[in-house]
Amino acid sequence: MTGIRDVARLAGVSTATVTRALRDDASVTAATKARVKVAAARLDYVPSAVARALSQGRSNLLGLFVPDIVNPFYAQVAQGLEDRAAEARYHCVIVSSHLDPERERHLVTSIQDGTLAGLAATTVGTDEAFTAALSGKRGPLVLVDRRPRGIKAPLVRTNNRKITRDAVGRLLGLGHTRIAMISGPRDFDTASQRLSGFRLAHRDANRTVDEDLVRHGHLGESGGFTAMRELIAMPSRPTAVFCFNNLVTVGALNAIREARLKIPTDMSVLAFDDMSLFPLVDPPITAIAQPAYEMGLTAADMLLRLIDGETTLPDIVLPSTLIMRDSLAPPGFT
Amino acid sequence: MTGIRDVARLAGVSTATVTRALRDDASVTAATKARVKVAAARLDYVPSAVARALSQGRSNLLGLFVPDIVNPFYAQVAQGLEDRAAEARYHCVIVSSHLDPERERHLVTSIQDGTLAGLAATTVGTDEAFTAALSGKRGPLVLVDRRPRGIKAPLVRTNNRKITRDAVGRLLGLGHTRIAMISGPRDFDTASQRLSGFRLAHRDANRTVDEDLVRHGHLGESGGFTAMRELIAMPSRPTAVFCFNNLVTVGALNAIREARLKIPTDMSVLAFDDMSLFPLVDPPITAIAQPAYEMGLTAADMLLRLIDGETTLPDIVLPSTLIMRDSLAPPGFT
DNA sequence: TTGTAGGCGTTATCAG
DNA sequence: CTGATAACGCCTACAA
Repeated sequence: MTGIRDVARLAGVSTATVTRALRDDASVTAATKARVKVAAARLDYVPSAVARALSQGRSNLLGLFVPDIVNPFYAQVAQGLEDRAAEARYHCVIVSSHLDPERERHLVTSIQDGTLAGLAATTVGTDEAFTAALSGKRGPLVLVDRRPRGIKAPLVRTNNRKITRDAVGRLLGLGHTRIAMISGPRDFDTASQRLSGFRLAHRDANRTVDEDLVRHGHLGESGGFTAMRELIAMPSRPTAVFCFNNLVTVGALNAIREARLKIPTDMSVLAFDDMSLFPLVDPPITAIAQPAYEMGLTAADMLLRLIDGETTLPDIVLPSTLIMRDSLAPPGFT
Repeated sequence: MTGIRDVARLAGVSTATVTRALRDDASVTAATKARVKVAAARLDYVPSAVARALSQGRSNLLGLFVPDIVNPFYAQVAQGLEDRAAEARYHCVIVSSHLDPERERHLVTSIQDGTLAGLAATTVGTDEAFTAALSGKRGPLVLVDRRPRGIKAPLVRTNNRKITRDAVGRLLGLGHTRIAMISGPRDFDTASQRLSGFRLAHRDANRTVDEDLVRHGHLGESGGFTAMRELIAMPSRPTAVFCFNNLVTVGALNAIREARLKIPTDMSVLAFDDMSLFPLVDPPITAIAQPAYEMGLTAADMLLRLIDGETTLPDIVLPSTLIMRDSLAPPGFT
């Protein structure tokens, strides 16, 4: 490896001058600056990021922790984070845990071992050990989408409650009286916020929520599938369903298809989270679209500011939007 | 930050012994080992990965370079790479370039500046400067999916030609005589391999391909959309279309929908790359599924071996499979 | 404006 | 089996 000393020698200056020249420090003659740069170029010199990080006590790596990078929601968050990070010349270390506690632990060490300058995280919120470690330890931390119990850190999220209230309101307005909700784990604040919106919408319409119709703790395609199956099997089954997130929706759609029910005739479907293929599904799915990419952008911004020394940042709430397609109709509509 | 010296002091040993003890080196008494570990635990000591990397001349970071992490194909590759990397206690730096040359350049420096122990890359293959830089520079490199012209490095890819030949053969067997192909850029070897399979299938069936029906250089949803639009507008339009990849397929589907054509009655659709929602599209889309996750796993394996000192690795070809759904039918079938 | 020298936290070599 | 000590490559006071 060609190092700074080689450049210094070739340019006939000291190593100190080399760093300064390469940083375009004002206190260096244009002449020497040029000489150094030529030398560096001739030698194909690239400063060691590792040595620099050690010397400065700060790396140029941002961490992003997500449950599943294959989930398009998180992929978009990642892209947003990375785009903004790249502008600031940071790289991103992405850890997609698959909910594996071992992986989460590995990550925690990383944030402590100086690899990362900061971390943006969406934790599953269930692994106490992980969150404890996270909260106890050092380094800028930003939360994305939800805040695990007991973690103090700025959060970027969306207006879960309000958008849900509006969207479910539409369903009620269509005349549905038996609306199911396939909700996530009770300890996800996103789940409780969306559930709260669900209840508020009912209250707005002077209706009461049938608690048998709200299913808790479902996650992923399989969660959505089994929950929907149960819902379909109910003696008096719901005429509409509101799904907690994108994967749950996919699972529910599969269950509906399996039961040969027609959407929206037999079952209206409202999804939280949009997907690029929803417009092509039979029928096109009405969905609440979260600004996932912007969430990533924002998380990076916050992280950068934290790294920059700002000490307290407010939570940021980004607006989701309801995208009307064809999966909502009055109950029994043909 | 609590460092190794603190631990050494507390345990009453030297820093050398601390490293050894923490590594469970055989040459350390069980007793002192225990003492050191207790001390380390008490102080919440976490070795600096940066310092270690500098000292050892090797980081624990793998790089993954992809055009677009939001594309589920690449997301799956990333997940595979990361899963395998995690087993070996490596983290992954993911760069999703969005085809931005500036970003690509940034990445190239990273691989030169010691941040990364190795790099797995799917380059767009069009930016000469980037590939040149890549090939010239140091460090283990593995190619994923395709090989840009002139880059010497082991590659993990799929059996593009054969699977395409088989799948298009089905279309021919159904009786189609005017099959279109929306292909990618001519300089993608994946495009030429799939195109070659397309031609072979025709030869197998003693048919000749109508060159007007093969559209080159299309990428992404917009590429698929415009290509499909043109195809539909042809005086004697095709009765089937084979799409180069997942995004192109989505674009094509949108164009078909826009033209109010029925699949498969008016147009059979064969997709390269499967998507999780294809089963739910109207109608469910028949697709060639690439083992994207396994490609990531394999890429990580290769990288790890390269890092481990192995010098030459053979290319690896993984098999794709055709997943029959309902988007293929005889021409004009009702 | 430029050079000297010490330090960043580990690991590894070489004695003891 | 354990301890000093010299790298690793860069940055940054401080001095000139």
